[in-house]
Amino acid sequence: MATERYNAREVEARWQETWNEKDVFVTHNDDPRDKYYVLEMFPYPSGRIHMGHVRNYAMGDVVARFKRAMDFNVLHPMGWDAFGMPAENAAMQNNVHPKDWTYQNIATMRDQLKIMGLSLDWSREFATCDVAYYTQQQRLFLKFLDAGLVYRKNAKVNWDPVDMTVLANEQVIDGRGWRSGALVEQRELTQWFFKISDYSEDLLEAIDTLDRWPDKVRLMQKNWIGRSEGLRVRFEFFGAAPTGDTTLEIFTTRPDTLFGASFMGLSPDHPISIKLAETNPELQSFIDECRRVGTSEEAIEKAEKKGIDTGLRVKHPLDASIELPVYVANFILIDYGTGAIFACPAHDQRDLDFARKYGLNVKPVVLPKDADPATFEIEDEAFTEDGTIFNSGFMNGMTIADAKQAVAEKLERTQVNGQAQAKRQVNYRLRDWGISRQRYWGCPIPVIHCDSCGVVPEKYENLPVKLPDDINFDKPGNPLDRHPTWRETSCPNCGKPAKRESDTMDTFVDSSWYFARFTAPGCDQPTDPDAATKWLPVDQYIGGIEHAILHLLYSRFFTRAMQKVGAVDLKEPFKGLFTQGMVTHETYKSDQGEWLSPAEIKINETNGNRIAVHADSGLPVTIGAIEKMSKSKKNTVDPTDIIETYGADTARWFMLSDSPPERDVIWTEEGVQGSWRFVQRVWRLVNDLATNARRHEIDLAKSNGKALDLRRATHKTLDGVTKDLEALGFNRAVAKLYEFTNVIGKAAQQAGKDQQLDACLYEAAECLVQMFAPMMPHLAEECWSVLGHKVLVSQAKWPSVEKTLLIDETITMPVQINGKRRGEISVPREASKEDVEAATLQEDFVKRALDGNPPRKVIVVPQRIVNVVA
RNA sequence: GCGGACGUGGCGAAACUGGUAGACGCAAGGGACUUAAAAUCCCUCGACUUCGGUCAUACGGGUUCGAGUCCCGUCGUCCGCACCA
Repeated sequence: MATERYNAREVEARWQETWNEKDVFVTHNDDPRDKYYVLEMFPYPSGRIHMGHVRNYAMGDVVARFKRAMDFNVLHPMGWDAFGMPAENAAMQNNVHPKDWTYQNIATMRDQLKIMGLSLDWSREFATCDVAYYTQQQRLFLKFLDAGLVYRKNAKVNWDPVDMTVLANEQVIDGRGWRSGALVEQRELTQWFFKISDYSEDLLEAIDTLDRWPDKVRLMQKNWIGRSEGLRVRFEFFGAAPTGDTTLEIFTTRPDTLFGASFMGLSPDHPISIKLAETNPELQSFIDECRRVGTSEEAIEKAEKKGIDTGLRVKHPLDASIELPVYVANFILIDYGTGAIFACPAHDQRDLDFARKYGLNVKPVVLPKDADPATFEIEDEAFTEDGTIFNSGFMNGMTIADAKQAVAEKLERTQVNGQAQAKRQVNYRLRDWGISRQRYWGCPIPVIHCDSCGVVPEKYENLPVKLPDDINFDKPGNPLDRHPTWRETSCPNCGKPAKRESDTMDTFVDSSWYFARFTAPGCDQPTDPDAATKWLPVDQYIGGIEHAILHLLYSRFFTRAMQKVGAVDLKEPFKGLFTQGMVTHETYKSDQGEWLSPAEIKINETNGNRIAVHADSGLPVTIGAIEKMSKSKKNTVDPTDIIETYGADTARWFMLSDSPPERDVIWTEEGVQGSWRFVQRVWRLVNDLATNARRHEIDLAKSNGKALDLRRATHKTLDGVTKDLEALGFNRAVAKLYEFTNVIGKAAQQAGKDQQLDACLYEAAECLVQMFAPMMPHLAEECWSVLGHKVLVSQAKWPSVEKTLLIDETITMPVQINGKRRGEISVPREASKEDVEAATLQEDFVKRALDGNPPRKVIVVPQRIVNVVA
């Protein structure tokens, strides 16, 4: 009875239609069952979905379908992170409106997602560029403003003087604008900020409550917030600085190394640096040079350490006879501490590099354990580890921690100009969140600039502040800024003519609350507090590791801010977090050095050597490294092509196989084909059993022999797969299902001969189908129907494990002699340690190893292992 | 530069809290079926070996009856760094 080949395209379309017709995945807020909210990070509508999306959404869909089978009321929505720069770039390059470009991309990508067969509630879909969405975001902004969580201050941006536009850090390449190639300058602009720093301590402390987050993400967030306890110390100038200051205030976390101070460092943006530069052209040009490095911390810290002596001198706070020079240095960040430091080159690498360059003093004050104080010297590497303080007067012999205490106490009591010389301070690396963007395609900031009243929030009843459609990108700069009429409005306060703010919000704002919006997507307020309370927090959030810090931290802040204004009633938005790895692929280069796509090449394998040639020309091709799929390296595979050839189930199955989900996965053609073969094999097997095994009204519990063995395998697999899916161990679940399919395949050779075995085969087949249903839902529906079910497998309850079948009466224990495996014994499961030991010593291979001597020791780990020490 | 992770056969990997290293899949080789091919099915598959074993989880040490797993150090690869999303 030849079963027809499984036709994925036809079958998948048919079941998708059925799900759609029956509204199988539409979720109701009034469903009384326990809720489960699973969410994958929503995509940016870049044009087409890529394999990374397939992997991300396949994982989320497995969770959604699995939890649904566990009888939860599952919320599994989808939307679009639709504002952002690529739409404006497309507008400039292809003369297409950002709005049209975005909505067209959404339409394409929605279709692509739909053919993946994801169990999404599409009725809740929205895009962040929908007026309805950003209206509510503007409302939230105003509420935050009322609550004191928003303010304005000056901040630096990268400025392209040729394109007359603000550049993102990624648009600055080696200090030049990506399009114009012009040297980038820094400009100060007045910008809007969210006061995330109000929550520094809370955001840090609450990390410990996020026990279903990966440890590495929690650690990264802790380091990002960067709490440090230190000392603010005021150093007295000899004379005064040109700003009139008589002291220079610095922040340090290493006051214990104060006796190792060699010089003072000012940020190029420090007020004293700027004042001095007015009369010092050399310093001015140095500051200008620093500003061309860009605003990213990476660029600043990677640059060679450089500086200029200001000529100013300060007194050492612990020894007035020591005079320290004050430098302006390029590695000091204005945003951290006070923008000024004291440098101890012996115990800080940056300070050491600087001191070596300018021939400054290097005096070690922390002595490593076992080092000789008479000969210990610093060479090219600063000593930053633990040790004992020396060369430091009253602190000599102390530990670092004690010295920090001692110096803080002393300086707190010392007076300089009537103030304490130092005070203890907790400092955070976390800075307030600047949200102003000088761009068109974003959520307009709903404020108005009035000549009389200043900056005035727009009235709630006047929302939304809509983006105008009649704009163009034929000139550089922000189209909102130069729109003929859009900025003109009247002051909500005094009614006089006034101008709208033309900055729009950072797109991270859009993605900081979308998860709350999904709980009541049509609400005429940002959230429906009842719905939000019912659904939040998100039980399982899944997305890329690249969002480990910013997006997740901003969302955590936003949730607190929303709680403050009454929009939600919780602090932490994501109870469970999973960060999946990337999809990678080999890269190929022609002999001309051009990147080639996998579709353009052919691979021949001879004697294990893989040789690539150009598919058309036959010219040689170099096989390069395996890298993250990216358009620039052309090593991408289009999910639509794969799905057309093999079907969505095969693509999903392959994305979940092999690699652990948190690790990168390599896309290979052979791997997909392996998945495809499995789909066909399951299809044949299920059809075979549906025809030959038949269901029988028989008590399965009376099974014995082969039938019992099969039942044991069924329930052990069910138990294992259930646990694996619970823990998101998709690759382990897949391996178990392969193994189980092999077991059923063997047992199926006896189908039709024995009713008891047939009944167990039927049970096995049904369990198999249900277990892979979350991963390959279309194939599962088709198989489920072939097995005679009228209800959808998507709506069936997860089968329950018979615990008694998980326990074997006899177990095999490996026997080690001196820690090396030498054989094994079979013992009853409940055998005592003594019985196991006795049985072990009876074995010939043990007797031979002992050579007539008694064992020195026998270690029995029940149900695990026996180790005989000879 | 700072911060974070990862490293096991030809390849992707498995191994629950320290207890049989390599399950499962891919690739490869051999065989069956076929006029042939595809598909399918069966077998082999870490290295060395005097066939007793020996060596193997990036490398070098350590703890332990026992280490892929714990500790110290080294090397390599990848990710994030606040205006990409």
